[in-house]
Amino acid sequence: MEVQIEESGKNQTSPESIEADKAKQIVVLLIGPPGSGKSTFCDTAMRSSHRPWSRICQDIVNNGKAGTKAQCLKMATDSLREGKSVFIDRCNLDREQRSEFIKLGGPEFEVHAVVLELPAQVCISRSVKRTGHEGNLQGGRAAAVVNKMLQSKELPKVNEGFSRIMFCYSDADVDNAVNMYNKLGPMDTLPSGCFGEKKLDTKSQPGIMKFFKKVSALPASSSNEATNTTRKADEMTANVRVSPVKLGSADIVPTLAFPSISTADFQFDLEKASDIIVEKAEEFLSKLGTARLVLVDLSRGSKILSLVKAKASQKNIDSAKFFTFVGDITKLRSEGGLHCNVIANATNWRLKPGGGGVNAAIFKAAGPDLETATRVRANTLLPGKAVVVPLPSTCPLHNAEGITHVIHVLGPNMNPNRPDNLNNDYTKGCKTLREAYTSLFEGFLSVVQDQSKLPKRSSQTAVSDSGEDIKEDSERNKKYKGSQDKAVTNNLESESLEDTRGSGKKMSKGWNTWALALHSIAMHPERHENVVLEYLDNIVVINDQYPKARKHVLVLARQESLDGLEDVRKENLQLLQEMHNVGLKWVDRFQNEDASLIFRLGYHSVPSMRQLHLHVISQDFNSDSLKNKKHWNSFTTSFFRDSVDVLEEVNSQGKANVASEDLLKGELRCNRCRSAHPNIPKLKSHVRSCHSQFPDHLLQNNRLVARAET
DNA sequence: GTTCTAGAAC
DNA sequence: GTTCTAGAAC
Repeated sequence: MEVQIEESGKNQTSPESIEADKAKQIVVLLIGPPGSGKSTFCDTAMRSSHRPWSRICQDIVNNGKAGTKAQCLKMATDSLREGKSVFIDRCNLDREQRSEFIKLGGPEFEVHAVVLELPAQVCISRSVKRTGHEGNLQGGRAAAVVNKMLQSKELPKVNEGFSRIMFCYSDADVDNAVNMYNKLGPMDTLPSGCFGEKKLDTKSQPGIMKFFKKVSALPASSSNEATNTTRKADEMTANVRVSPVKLGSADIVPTLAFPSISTADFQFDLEKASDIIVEKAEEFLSKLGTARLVLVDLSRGSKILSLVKAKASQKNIDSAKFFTFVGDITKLRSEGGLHCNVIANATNWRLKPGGGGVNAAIFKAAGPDLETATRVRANTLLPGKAVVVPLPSTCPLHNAEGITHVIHVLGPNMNPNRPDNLNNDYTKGCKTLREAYTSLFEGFLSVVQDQSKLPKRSSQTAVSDSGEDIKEDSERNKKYKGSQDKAVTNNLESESLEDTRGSGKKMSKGWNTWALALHSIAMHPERHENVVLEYLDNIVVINDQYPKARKHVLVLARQESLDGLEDVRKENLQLLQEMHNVGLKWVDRFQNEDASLIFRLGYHSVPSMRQLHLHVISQDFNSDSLKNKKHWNSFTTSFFRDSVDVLEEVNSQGKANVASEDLLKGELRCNRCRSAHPNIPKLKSHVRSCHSQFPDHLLQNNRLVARAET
């Protein structure tokens, strides 16, 4: 990046603290015809903002007179160098007009677009009416100009290099967007992605909701069903006014960039490959939370990109979460402005550099570090398999591009001149390619989950080696001191931590570090965007990190000192009811996808993790994470307290009954027919095929939630 | 020899 | 909560 931030001469600060203090600057391209309100947007957003801004307006860039694009670029560069974020106030209606400004982005600067898509009539009439407009576009001529410009308009896409795009279709949307930028402090960032776009796409975009609090101001329970775009815009408006976005500057949307596997040198059929890519991407998006998948190809005219793009849009896949991108996979951030924390490498069976194509490029860009780190994990790879390799912080790809992991993946080979040629056997080929994408996406999922598990450090912590870093963190956590969560939250938390060690009714239970994760998510859902499905004022919904059934989510209470069922009292009744309702809403959502799923909602009598959480779990128990007797018995014996019963008990007797932990050690019985089984594998194999009716007790009182048969 | 569990460590 | 692994069970 050619632009450097100059510090004044008497600079005593260490490199670490420069890094920590430095705000991520933003280049915001306003996109809209004359009269769409770009200048007003900038003025309002900049008014008493805590972030230094510069407005670059082509109408006045030349000493108060209209200037050129080049002058705008120069002024933008200068402002960025001075540490300011910039608004590019010019029409920027087509891709070409925008491209040079997008190139300003890079490791230090991210580029956003705000699209002012107001009705043409509104823009024209504003242009016509106004007097004294800086560009002197007024009077009747304006109508013709605006119309002409709108004809050649091209809406921006993330793959042009924007990290964030926001579409505004109404004054309310504009107010929203203005407000967001106005409230943005020097150290804050806005979530990446595409927001508010009106398209054929009718899928909901749950990712949006969780960035905003105060959802209770909305007709909450139905919010994600049948989401139409007007609705989406309304939600954002309602929310942002109440509470501005505030995210740590370190947050980025976890993103996997991957090349098309097997379609280059391995000569796999493009049609078949594109079907598989889209199928697998769709399958994994639901598991990935807000994380994104990006198919990358070097060439603009790439056939595989256009096939995938067309098929994804046909299937209405959320284009903010899965999209295609033209660029060099080793330079996505520095050259393309797209920050991906994980990249996939279509490798060879030896996991060695060379062979040309993506594999050679990635090994070359990463330097010897990648080979060393790879050797630790594996020496060879079978077709269909993947291996996740963390990149050391010394690696150039980590430094310059922000890539923390490379996932090597080996696809099937259809090229007779390469090893393991499948001889055109596409039955086998497709199977292996599917397997390859599954392994790849699963690898990515594990990275995302791991990263969300690690507590984020406060910005003062300066450690060069990432390995040491983690060690230090866990040491610190062991001693219950210095974790960021505590530093930021109120005293309640540190008090209760102390309390766990002393005497008294609550203090009998000392929580291990691992048991605090839910509490941390409940108190700071915005720090855990990867796992959070939804959050409201007093409730957070997350995917269970180790689901014990096909669908398994947790509804967390966002209240201090409600650690588990034992703490629940009558004053919590309303909260319990809300948790139950939110749980039912998710059941409904899951049953919309698969009507055969049957759910139970309930609490563990004695939870392993701190923070009251309601399990919403499908009764198939079909999951690799269900591994032992405790897992099974905690959901299928009376240790599991149905939410409906808890509600009733709290209401009538002021607290809930809890069962003994001894139940967890009992024999393994089928949850349907109650037959006993000697071990977990045999039990699981029985459960897979048992279709008996559920026990009578569960059929009563809505303990089981099933779709009525039609 | 392999499968599976239980308990320690994290 | 999970992971790891020794040793029991088969």
